[in-house]
Amino acid sequence: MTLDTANLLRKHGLSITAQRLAVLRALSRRPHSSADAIAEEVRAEISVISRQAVYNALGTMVEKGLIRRIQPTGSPALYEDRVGDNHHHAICRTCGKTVDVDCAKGAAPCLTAAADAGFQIDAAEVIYWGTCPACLAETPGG
Amino acid sequence: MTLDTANLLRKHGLSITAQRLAVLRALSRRPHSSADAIAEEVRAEISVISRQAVYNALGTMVEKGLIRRIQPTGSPALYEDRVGDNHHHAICRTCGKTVDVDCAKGAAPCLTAAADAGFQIDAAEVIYWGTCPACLAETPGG
DNA sequence: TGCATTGTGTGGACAAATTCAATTAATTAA
DNA sequence: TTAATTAATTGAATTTGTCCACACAATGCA
Repeated sequence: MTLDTANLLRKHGLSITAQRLAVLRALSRRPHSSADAIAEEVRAEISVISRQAVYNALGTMVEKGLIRRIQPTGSPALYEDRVGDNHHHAICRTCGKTVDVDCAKGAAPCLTAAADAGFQIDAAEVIYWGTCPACLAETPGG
Repeated sequence: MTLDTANLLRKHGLSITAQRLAVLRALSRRPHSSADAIAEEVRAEISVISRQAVYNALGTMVEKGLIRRIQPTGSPALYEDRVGDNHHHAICRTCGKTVDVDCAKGAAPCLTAAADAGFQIDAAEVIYWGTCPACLAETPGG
């Protein structure tokens, strides 16, 4: 597995560092994590990493397309290592839990309308807001 | 027009203040503005407003449904006064220009998939990322 | 219109998230 | 192994947004 992540970095022309590998592994263990959460997760594995190194690694890897960043309203940015498929996210307003939502259609919806505005669209970002099953269960009458 | 905005506030049980009126007007002149941009726009009209008053007014009005907040990745929150219709946004990666995109369908897409995860969805937020016509024109081969 | 109540604005401090800059350390290529 | 490149560390600055306490303005009622 370590080889996989290392190769992943190499394939994108990034040099291989303990920090980047650890960030990738942390992300794979806990997708939808904030930079801060990743820093903690990484520290559990390799003891120390600077905050800057985390932002650095995340930023570079987002740029190279290894990982993806999502930014829900009122929350720090979240990162995930699942890329390349057109999936979206559902976030619970109560507990903040974030889950992947597969998009049934390959093509994004309403794309025609966007095209009408003359935009050349390369990605559609969809966030569904609601209440997760667990929080629904705790809400009387929910 | 001042009457309109005043009535809008009154209708939602908010008291009418110069700051709120100015924020509403600023928003109507420049939709998709950040809190900071709105503060500047307001200052051009009524000279002074505190940052807090801007956030206050925006927060209250979002809560009451008079305006809407959108939070694109890597940008401060943007506000707009167009509410009640299920429209989305396209943002230019190059210049940051944000335009409204009407949604052809009343129901949000992929909702079934989200429902499968057991979530009770109350809103879908869609952002299309791409290149606007102006930036397309400036990009050779674009 | 005048007064009391309630709500809002102001200004400054504060906090979180992220970025910048300079130095040091690690990685890569020769 | 060594030089050159690239990344990590440290610490401070910036950006974005919030909290607090006091002054002020808006609203409702007489």
